Amino acid sequence: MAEENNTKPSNFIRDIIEEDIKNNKNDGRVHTRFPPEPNGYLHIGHAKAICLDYGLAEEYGGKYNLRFDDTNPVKEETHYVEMIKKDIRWLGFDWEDREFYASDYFDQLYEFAVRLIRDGRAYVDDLSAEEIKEYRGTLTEPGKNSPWRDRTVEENLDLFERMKAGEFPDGARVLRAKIDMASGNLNMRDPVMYRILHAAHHRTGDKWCIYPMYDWAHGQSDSIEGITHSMCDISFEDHRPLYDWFLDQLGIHHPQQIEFARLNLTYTVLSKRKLIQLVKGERVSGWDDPRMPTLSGLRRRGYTSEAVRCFCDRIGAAKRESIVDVALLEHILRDDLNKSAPRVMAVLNPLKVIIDNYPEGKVEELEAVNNPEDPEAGTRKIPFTREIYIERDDFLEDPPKKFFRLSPGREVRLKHAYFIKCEKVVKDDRGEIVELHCTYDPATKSGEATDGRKVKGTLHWVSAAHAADAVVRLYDRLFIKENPLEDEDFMSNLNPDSLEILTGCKVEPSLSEAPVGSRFQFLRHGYFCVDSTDSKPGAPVFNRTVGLRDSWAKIQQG
RNA sequence: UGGGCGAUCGUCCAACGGUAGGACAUGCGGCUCUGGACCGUAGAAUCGGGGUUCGAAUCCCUGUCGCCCAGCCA
Repeated sequence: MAEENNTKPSNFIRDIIEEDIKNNKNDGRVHTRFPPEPNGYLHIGHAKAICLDYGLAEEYGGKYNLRFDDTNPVKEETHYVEMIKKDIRWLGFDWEDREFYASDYFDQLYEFAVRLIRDGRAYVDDLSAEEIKEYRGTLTEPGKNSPWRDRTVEENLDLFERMKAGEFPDGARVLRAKIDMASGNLNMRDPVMYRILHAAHHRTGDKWCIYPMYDWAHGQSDSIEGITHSMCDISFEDHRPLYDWFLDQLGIHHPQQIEFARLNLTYTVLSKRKLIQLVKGERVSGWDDPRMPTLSGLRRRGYTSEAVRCFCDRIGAAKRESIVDVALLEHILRDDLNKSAPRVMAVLNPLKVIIDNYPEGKVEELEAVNNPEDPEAGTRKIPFTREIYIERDDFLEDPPKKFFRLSPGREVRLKHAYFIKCEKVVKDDRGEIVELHCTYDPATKSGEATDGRKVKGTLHWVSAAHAADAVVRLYDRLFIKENPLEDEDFMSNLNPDSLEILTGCKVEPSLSEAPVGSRFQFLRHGYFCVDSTDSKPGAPVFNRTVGLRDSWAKIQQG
């Protein structure tokens, strides 16, 4: 698609991989993984991670795995794994048969833990959660050793076994790594490896009542799968010493963890915790609300996966925190849609126009180009009659300077049809314009005047008798501030006008049966797609994906 | 006197001791049967201070600013 010259910018991760290949590290293999927790939907920030994980593997002829990080049964659901898989497939990635779950490794992880206990590197702690917190110390003061830290290997083995057997209630004991309670890195102050959780797991059912913590599960899972480069976001940077420690203690294959900055986008929030608040608080219609930055939301909004991927390539990868201008995403989207979306005419806010000198009852089938950017797209016929609808905004009784559209006495072109001139304005009792009377020039058929005279404006229109009714939903940014998080209560920055629903819109007749998900450019408006859940044949619902660039709007503002 | 990370146009990313470059955004012009697309053009940056070097965004020292970490979440 759009990708200008398909030379992706270099980045520090690519540098590391190339260096590793050069040094024949891991026998020159590149094997990555994307490790989502099935506790929510994927958003465009995840797309960045996926494109990095999977894109880099593809680029260097390697493999990539999908691994669900399902170590916390109380938050995770099968529904989320299905949706996550759907979204990744939509992006166009195929993990083949390498679909794994951290829970696949629970037995192995348990074995590893026993090994660490035997080596005197892990112990069962009876301290309560609150006590562990107290013993941990603070950011500036060292922690204290737990009184249970020096239990014998035998006692630890026995207790750990009984933890697994379900002898103790939730929270009674944990297994901790024995590292250094005085470390400046809090992650190294004897981190918890296992906690007791008598909860059913979406895959392992009731088999386990102890569950591994992220730090304990993640690196070992990477190792088991033979991962070479394990990318994650920078918040895990100070977990890397622990990641390395576990692997070194065990003496098993040691992948390299590499951290990059997560994506931030202007006028939106990208954190599962915040997004779930929007969903649960019913500020949006669901995870796939077209205003959501989730992949399912973007898809329903009409985004193409190509545009999302191209965006991820274009923003690059670095370690510094940043906020990408959503205008870049929209630019890439338009660029893609401009080449592929068929043009059609849709009148969102109709104003009736009667062409007085056009024969009553006559119907002309005019030829219209489907996509000027794509000759292959061909042409179609559209009906023209005496009564048509134009956009209310395209008429002004008292036009300002630079207004090129219709006004009394002025002539404009009807796209693909004739020049018309406004002769009379009809108003109701309240002074509201109800209809316009115009005349047309038969010598301007298909939009060109034989005498060479020019018009400044070209309007879109639909034949009143033939038009189909449609509902059109105009979406705008979800938040009013570039950075909605700059205020304590980000919800207060929600854009009250993020959705405007228009009914009684008039569209070309063929659009009435347009298939769900199909995308169009509504001439002079923007790109729209048929909504996947609310649209019905004969009663179409269109979502505005993104508007056209609007220089007229800029002139008006300035 | 806890630990870690980061700082380049308004924004995002490059430049790996050798002319600071691209994209988005913005301004101006052109073209146009979409006030779209397209074409052209302009302005716009190396956090501060020292040092090394023929030469520093890059190496060294120092300062400043920003972010992350005290879940039995990931």
